[in-house]
Amino acid sequence: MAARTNPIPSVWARQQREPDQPSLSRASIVREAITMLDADGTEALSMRKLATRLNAGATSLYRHVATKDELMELAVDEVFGEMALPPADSPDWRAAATEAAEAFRTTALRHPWLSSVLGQAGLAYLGPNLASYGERLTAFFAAVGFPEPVRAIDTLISYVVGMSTTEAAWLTTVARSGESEADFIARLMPAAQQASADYAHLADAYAAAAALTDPAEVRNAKFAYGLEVVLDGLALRLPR
Amino acid sequence: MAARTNPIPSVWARQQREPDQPSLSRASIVREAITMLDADGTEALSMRKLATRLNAGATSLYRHVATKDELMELAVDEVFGEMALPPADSPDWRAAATEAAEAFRTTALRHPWLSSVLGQAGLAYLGPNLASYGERLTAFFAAVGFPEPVRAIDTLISYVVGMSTTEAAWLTTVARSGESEADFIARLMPAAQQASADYAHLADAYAAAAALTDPAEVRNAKFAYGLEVVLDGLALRLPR
DNA sequence: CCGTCGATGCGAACACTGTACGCATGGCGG
DNA sequence: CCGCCATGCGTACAGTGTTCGCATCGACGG
Repeated sequence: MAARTNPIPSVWARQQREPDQPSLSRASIVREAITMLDADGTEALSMRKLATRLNAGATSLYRHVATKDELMELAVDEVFGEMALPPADSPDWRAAATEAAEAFRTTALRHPWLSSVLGQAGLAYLGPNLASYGERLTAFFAAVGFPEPVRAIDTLISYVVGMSTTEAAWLTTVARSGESEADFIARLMPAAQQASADYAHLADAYAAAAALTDPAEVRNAKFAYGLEVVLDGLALRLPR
Repeated sequence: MAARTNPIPSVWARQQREPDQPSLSRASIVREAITMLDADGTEALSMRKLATRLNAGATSLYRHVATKDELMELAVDEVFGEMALPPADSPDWRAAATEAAEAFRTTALRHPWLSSVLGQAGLAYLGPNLASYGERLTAFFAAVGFPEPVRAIDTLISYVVGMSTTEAAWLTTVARSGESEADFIARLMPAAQQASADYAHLADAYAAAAALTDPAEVRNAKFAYGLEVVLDGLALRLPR
């Protein structure tokens, strides 16, 4: 197709309406912000860097987004759109609830900045995805037969948020070190054992942890254990 | 005592070794940082403002603290020193655990920045207070008879952290509005109800929430409910 | 008593941040 | 064809964390 390499100014050379990005839009901004956040964390996202990624001037973003905080809220809501939820009429409610909890966890770990943003902004202003998420979750717990579905949800979500938050923070620290999780643990071990030298139970716990091999598996098991605990407690609230 | 108001340069005027602050020290820096954080939140704390509060130059702080992140870690550990824990030989383990959970919650709400910092930094490097806290907690759960005390702790703490995080974030948003919690809710209600217009269960939930009067009491009850759930689940893991 | 040394404080500077303002531009409705 | 309005953006400002090199000062050894 290309016969010449020299750019000859002509009507043909001037590409007609083929912008590098389909211009700027709130959706594209949020999308790119999320990929940047996923890659390098909260503090690596600046309006200027985001803008250059979008082939735009720094302040152009403010035509579509009022403020950086608002952008964060939009990103959070966007991520809530990713979280799968079981249908309200699932036959096995425990399996379904487990699925929902695990889906939350995996998205929270895929976007490790989520937890810290939640801790700062909270969920006061609910965007469309968050609203839909809450609705479906409530419908599910109500259908299961919980007399106080909202209470049950708050309990379960609190557990999942708490566990995912610490886990995400941990994984972030690991990622910043540039090492693999196992290597990082190995390097951390001496310090931890020395710090817990005077504490019998802690030392035991660290010794036991040192024996384990696959850290990811350990985290999975920890999450599963707590989840079972919470579900057991909830099951007692089911009528009959 | 004061006979003259004019400052006459003399040996007597020159106060001998009476510094406005007992010079600068890591402890005093951390302490002042915490009060600033408590008062105005994470983003209101800057090294310069902190320094002026201590009658010091901005960069003097770096003689005692390597970096702002390290300062944050120190602040977190300091706060963990505030959290009360029941003795390991408490007769009623549920009452004791409830006490511990509530102590955590109240400190987390007294320092609303704690949760968001935990979400960013995690608890990788454990300071002395955190280590002691972990030790005593483990000792307690082991004494109660849990076969896997660390697992039990992780579950309970995850729930408490999750609930406190959302609660702290909410209270922060309320505080930023300058209104009372009840007023803020009242002003938020129309938006929330409109946002949940298409969602039957959510609308119900908001309607029910609107009927309640004392928001703090509602939060207390919510926390207590989930805590009972978790403790019920844990009780099933106790032998016999 | 003097000299030196280490610890401590700090002013200036750098690279960045979020954001307000005002001007250019260009496509569209009248 | 005119005018308008939405969109983009260059500049600027106040502030941030942190580095560097210099000043100061108390303690201590000779």
